[in-house]
Amino acid sequence: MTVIDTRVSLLDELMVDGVLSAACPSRVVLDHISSKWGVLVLVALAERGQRWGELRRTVEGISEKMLASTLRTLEQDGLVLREAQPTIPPRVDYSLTPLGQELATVLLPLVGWVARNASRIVGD
Amino acid sequence: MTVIDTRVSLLDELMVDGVLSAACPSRVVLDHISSKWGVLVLVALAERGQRWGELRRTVEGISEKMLASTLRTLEQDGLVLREAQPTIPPRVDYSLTPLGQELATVLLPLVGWVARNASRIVGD
DNA sequence: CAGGATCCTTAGAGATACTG
DNA sequence: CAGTATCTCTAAGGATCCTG
Repeated sequence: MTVIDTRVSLLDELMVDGVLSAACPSRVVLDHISSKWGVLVLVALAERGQRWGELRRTVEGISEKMLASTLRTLEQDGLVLREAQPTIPPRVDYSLTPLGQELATVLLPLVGWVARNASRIVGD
Repeated sequence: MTVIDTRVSLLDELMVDGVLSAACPSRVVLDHISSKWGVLVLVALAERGQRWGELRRTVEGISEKMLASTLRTLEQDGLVLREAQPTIPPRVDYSLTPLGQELATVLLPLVGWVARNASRIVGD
């Protein structure tokens, strides 16, 4: 049985160190995901694809403006798929792209941990 | 062989859905972690405990003010441990608490994924 | 060395009203 | 229904100087 240093190997294997350099492009993406609403929208869509109005209700407290801009940047990042039906009234469905689902795989454990430990942290 | 819906079960098991309600305390923690510098400081400390000056250099681009306030909120959240030696000149060491290391366990995979896919996303 | 205290600037974010 | 267009404003963030 081989025991290795968990912390160091994690960083090495995950090649995380580059993030700390100012030029790393991941900083941009990190900002998008953590733009206050980014995580929540991704989590909502990870549960199931939804229409605009549904999302607005699912992600409590988000304004129309923020939902719009959040969805736009996530779509540009290739994480969210936007499908508009040219009907009247219009119907637009949002869902995660394969890339977005990949992200959800590592994002959900984080959000889950936070949700479970939030009360402990914030000390209600 | 039993096949289950990965997405739904993930959400259920992780009890992530509560995050979407406006009153959920996890939103506060989520904000702290994703406060532009929060993730980076946590990643830096996940690699190894560091002194103030080291952190300042490790997390490229962070200002003194932001490093100070980020460390303060993370300390209040119980994620970061601050150890000050009463020497002259002063020496202060920062490291992750057990809780912070737990968080790192789920945070590093996310950051790692983003780092590896950032160029694909941002489309350099 | 490790911060506090200040001042200043913007982008993020809210509210409201309007439209194809 | 699914947004866009404005307007406004706070608070995150940056730069600089100061100190035990």
